[in-house]
Amino acid sequence: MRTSAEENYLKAIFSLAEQNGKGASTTAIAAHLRTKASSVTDMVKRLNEKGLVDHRPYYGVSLTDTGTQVATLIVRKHRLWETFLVNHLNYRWDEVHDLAEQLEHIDSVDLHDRLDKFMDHPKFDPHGDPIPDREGRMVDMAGAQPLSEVAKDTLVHIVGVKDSSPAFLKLLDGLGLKLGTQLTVNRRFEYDNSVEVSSRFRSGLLLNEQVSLNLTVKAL
Amino acid sequence: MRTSAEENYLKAIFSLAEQNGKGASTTAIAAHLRTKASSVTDMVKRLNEKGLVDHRPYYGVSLTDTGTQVATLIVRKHRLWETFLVNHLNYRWDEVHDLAEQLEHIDSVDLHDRLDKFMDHPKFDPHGDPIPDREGRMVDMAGAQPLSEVAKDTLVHIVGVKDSSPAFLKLLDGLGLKLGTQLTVNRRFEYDNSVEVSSRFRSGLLLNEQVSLNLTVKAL
DNA sequence: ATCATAAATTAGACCGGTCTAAAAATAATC
DNA sequence: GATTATTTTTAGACCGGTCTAATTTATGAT
Repeated sequence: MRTSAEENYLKAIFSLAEQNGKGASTTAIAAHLRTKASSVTDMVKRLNEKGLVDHRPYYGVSLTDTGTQVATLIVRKHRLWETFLVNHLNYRWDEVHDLAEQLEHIDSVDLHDRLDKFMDHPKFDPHGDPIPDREGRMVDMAGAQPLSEVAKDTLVHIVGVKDSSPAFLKLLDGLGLKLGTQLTVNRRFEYDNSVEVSSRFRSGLLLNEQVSLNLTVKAL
Repeated sequence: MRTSAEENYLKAIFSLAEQNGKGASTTAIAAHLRTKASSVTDMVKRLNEKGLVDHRPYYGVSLTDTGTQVATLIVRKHRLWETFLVNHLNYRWDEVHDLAEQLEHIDSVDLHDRLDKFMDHPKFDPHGDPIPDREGRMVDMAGAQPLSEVAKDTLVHIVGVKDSSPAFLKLLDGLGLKLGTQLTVNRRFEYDNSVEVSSRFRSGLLLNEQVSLNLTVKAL
């Protein structure tokens, strides 16, 4: 039996590893889960005993193969539910995260396979993140990069958001930016790393570094 | 914050009260939840402190008004999910109970209102049980009675099952009996309280008392 | 190399929920 | 009414998960 708490740790370690490449530090995990480092140490010990993580004290935590597999299937569930909530229950993309955090712990592979089929095997969730299939495979995001790294005058379109917080998503909504929106970088300002972009509907839109780092785009 | 364990106790007390009319005994609750009487005593004490149940030691446990309200909304969630699983994910009616037991603890009134709307406000779940609306109201089942009480030569149709266990439901499937099936009681045998019924597709079907007690029907 | 600082771990406590074993209260039987 | 059987409650333990406080380990600055 796996508990929700364990699953949340696995997911946190998974997503920290995805970002940093390296093993996740105790403090990083604690920050990510809004918990205390001592709690992390405890839980990591348990997960290690279950063969789900490797842990070299003071060096970091990483998922084992089975740990990665488990984490990927939780991510699958999370993204399937987000997709369902947005596409079928008319939630907005900034409303679904917390609900999906609950739903992702439902223990049934079959249910999620059926949900997947019901939605016709969607490849991406509402934030542009790829949905792993039942074997954990997902489309690779080669060619995707943060808007902050796009060269001047390149035509791109938005394929994802790195930050799925309601605040960020509402900001994008307010600027008329959503998945699929086509953008061109007009100018880049060294002063604060802000960029000026134009879309079909709006030109001369100034985006600060925080925004451009969190917008994932792909050349067209 | 309410926990899943608390919710399961409330639901158990609710359904025991529904059957027996009276307050639920400690042992009955324990049996229903496959737990121990001492655990029930503990939990009942906590629920009482939260104002969800009344408890006269050695006399029984009953839900307060707020307790009833909470329990009803859990039942609502359970039945909405069962309906969704059967009607949209193609589950059979004997497969959905355990999944719904998990899903009913999802904490969001809004999600369930949307699910309700998505399905066009169904009035009954796949077992014929009425689905409470967001205010806890449900259609009353006046006129419904167990098949065991139906007089000879009365035309009735199946509107529900009292026992939703997979075993019983599979038995019904095997006999070609489902919600809506029209039946007439041909004969009643005093020896073992079995009844012989006829449907459009099958005549002279002998049902034992256990079955006829658990089949809810309504005159036509 | 030493010392201060930061990160990680351990020790010990608490809470919710469960259990077993024992005690207390009620009901049933003679 | 006294005794037995049953139900319920209490007492005490354990587990998973969390916390604070104290300790240990590693790192960075001088």
